[in-house]
Amino acid sequence: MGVPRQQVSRNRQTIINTASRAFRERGVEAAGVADLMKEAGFTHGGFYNHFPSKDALAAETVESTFRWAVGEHRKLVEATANGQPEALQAGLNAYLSPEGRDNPGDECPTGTLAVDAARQGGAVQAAYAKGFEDVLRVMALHFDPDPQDEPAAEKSRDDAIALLITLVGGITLARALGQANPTLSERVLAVARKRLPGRDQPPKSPLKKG
Amino acid sequence: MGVPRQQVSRNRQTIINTASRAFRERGVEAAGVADLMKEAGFTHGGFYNHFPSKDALAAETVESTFRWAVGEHRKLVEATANGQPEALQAGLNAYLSPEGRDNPGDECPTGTLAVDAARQGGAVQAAYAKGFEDVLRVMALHFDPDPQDEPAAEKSRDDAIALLITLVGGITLARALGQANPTLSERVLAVARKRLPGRDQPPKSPLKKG
DNA sequence: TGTACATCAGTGAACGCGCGTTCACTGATGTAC
DNA sequence: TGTACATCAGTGAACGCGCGTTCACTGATGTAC
Repeated sequence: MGVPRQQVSRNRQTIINTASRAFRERGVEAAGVADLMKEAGFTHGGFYNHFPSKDALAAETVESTFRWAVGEHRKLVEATANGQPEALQAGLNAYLSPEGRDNPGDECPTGTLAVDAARQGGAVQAAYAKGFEDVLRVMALHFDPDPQDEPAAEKSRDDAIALLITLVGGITLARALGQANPTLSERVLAVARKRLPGRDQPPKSPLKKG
Repeated sequence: MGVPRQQVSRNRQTIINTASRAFRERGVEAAGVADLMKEAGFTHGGFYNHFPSKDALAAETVESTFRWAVGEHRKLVEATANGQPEALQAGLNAYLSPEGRDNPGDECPTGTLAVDAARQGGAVQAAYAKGFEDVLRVMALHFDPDPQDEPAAEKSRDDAIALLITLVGGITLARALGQANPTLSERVLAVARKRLPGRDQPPKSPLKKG
């Protein structure tokens, strides 16, 4: 077989990880199979030993990227609840910063992959929707870690949705303006940071003013 | 020349209008020159009699689409200030509705073209940034039609930015979830509508609860 | 444990296809006299 | 006003190129005995 089983699955994961960055940076369509394989250190013919199609890779990559992101979010939410009250706020501020804006390949896919999900549809959109639900669940825990009834659960969920709307809207606009009007782009980030739902809110929300 | 001058400029505008819809619906990359010309009723060879490149068409189309959108926004803002207090709120609610979500070709380009601006860069991004500034200016008029000093002007501008963040974040996420999780998609729209900046706000903001 | 053989990840060249762009050609229009 | 001619928007075929995908081939690995 030429390549040990263990190495094969490592290589497969390398392709997914490479695609994960490339898709977030350039978009699913703009990142070609040959490019991805080259970046991952292979010739492009071998791609189809691992995946039946580019679409299948895209769907699995979206899944994989959200799995990572949800883990990161969980860490922040748990740290915030357990003695590091600034943890989540700091993470969100970093996301809504020029660094976060200019490094989409390192950041949460909720923003970057939204348009790809909308335009690609099918398995990619399904993976995005599942990932988004997972992100939502984790963020809702932050607003209410133990909702006592259905209305309370819905409220925390809506709070999480509002938070994600602001994050995605802010980062999307900041990236759209990035090169052409850097000043306005940073103003958008500043407004988004300042108006993050959860700020200036009473009891239930442990989010601190930063 | 085969075609009267007047018809030539009409044809040119037809191409731009066709591109405007197609770019908002499918994205700039996904809408090919041959497709556009066919949809506009021409063979694709003639494209280069009107535009030096697809990129030039894209930039001009972004410009043209924002010109239209800014006019629409101005109408709403003026109507709201002059005896139709629900006008803008109704417009925003329509944008953040399933109909608005499913008809990006009819809607404001601030959301649809943001990712194209970010990924295409160059002239397209420049045109987007200019259009965005114009939209911002009109929306700021709504929050404070006649700011008395610089801080007041900045405040109304930031209010407008916050409004656009919510609109773009809401519509982007709703479109990303559209087919895969319609229920969640509509929930996102509902939360965005409910939390639009300007709602539940004191004096300066004429936005009404809807 | 050693040998013979089937497997299949990776290679590198090739496939058809659609992309943005170019080009020779056309003929009604606009212009010059 | 009428005639001769240059212009150039639109046509339709073609260009090179990069895309996703296919394929014959390879050789170390995993398996069967």
